[in-house]
Amino acid sequence: MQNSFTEENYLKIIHSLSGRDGAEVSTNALAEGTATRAASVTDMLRKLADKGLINYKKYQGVTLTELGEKVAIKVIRKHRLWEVFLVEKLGFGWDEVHDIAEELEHIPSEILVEKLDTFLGHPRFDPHGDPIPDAKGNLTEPDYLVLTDVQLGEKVRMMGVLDHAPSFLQHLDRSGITLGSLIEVVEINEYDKSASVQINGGQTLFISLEVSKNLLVQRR
Amino acid sequence: MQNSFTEENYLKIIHSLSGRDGAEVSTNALAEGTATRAASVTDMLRKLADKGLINYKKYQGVTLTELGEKVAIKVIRKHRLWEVFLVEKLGFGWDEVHDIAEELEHIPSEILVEKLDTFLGHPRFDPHGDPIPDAKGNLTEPDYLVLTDVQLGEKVRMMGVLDHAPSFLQHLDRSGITLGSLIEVVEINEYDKSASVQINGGQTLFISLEVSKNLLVQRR
DNA sequence: AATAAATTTTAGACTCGCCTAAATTTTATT
DNA sequence: AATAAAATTTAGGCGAGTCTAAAATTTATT
Ligand SMILES: [Mn+2]
Ligand SMILES: [Mn+2]
Ligand SMILES: [Mn+2]
Ligand SMILES: [Mn+2]
Repeated sequence: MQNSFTEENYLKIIHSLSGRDGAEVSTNALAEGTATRAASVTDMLRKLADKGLINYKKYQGVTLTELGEKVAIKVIRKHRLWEVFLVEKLGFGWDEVHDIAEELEHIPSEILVEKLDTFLGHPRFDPHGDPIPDAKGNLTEPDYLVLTDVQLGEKVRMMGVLDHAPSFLQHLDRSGITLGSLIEVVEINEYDKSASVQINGGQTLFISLEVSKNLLVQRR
Repeated sequence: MQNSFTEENYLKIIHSLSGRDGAEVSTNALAEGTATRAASVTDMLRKLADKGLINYKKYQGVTLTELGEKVAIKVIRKHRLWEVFLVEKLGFGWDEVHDIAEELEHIPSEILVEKLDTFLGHPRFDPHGDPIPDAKGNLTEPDYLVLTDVQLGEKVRMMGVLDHAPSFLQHLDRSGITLGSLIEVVEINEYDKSASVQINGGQTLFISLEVSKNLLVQRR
């Protein structure tokens, strides 16, 4: 039995909202994430539960079953591989690929995914720094920290983003911050938690808390 | 207003059944082509007519409007470009790509198509020899002939296939006939119209009428 | 603990694409 | 021209996925 686009999208969102600890996801959170009404979410949850893809008890929120997790990770793998394709091969910007990948991720065909993966050289990360699950379904989230957790004077490397919105990514582009950039925190303003950072040992840049909260970085 | 997968598939099939002369297509032919019932076709025809994509008068059959033709050709362009991608870049066989392209052809995004086209080097023909419409929507069908129309002793070049079924394409693979092969008709059996042909000046091959009817070739 | 607020589910309805069975229209045959 | 056959449309219905409004349940506040 095949899963529909809609079902796959639900599974992906449950996975993402559930976090690494597999916490329960609320109906309202899903309504928000799928841009539908809570009543529609409830309908879909009953269906996903019937298919054995989620654990669902009324009013209790949901978690993915083993099967649901497997399906979700497959979709995520496809999404991120297609994003790599779009950026690396077709020359799209990292701010342009999300919506297109949102469609491509639902193309069935295991062979297609594996051939694409090979064609791309088995990339480990997508253009936003997100890890790509391997063919067996293993997904290991590297434990990056958010830039707000970095102390004054520390040097870190930019590894990913939490916000994938084009506007945010374009803002980073204009600021000259890309994946791999070296970031040194040279000043933190106590009042609004804004900061000054030096990028790649060169230009110094002013960064708002909003931006800091969405930058994933790695120490050393 | 966007067109659904289903609507796009109908337009594509109408285009194909309508032929180069834009002849009327019957409800039953469409039921056959879409693997649905005639009643369902009628429903869809009313919708496509309301959207201005087809000319439809009850009991009279349908033709594409200018707009419908434009949309159909866009889908065909995408289908064929994706097929080129699958064969040229991912290493699929020409017998494996149709169903996947049938899905990929519905991914929206004009930019995607154009970037894909550029990436592929603006191919003129797909892996089955079918012409790829250009970005402006011009589609020129080369006038090939079917192998059954070739006289004894003539040498022709294999340019395409009418049947796209994997089983037929695999049969050609086993026979050593590919796009561009030189075919010389060395014998025609009057009784069943089967033929013997010489491929690329080498191996001589026995070919049934069924095969001949599905091979597109070009003189000289 | 009682009440208010927030969350979630149920009830009933809608569109889309499809179905079967019956009615209508066109085309072919006598 | 009448009748039979084939093609097409209409009528009525179904599942998927969505909606609004109302009811039920859980959580927060008094
Ligand atoms: Mn999606
Ligand atoms: Mn991404
Ligand atoms: Mn299709
Ligand atoms: Mn083709």
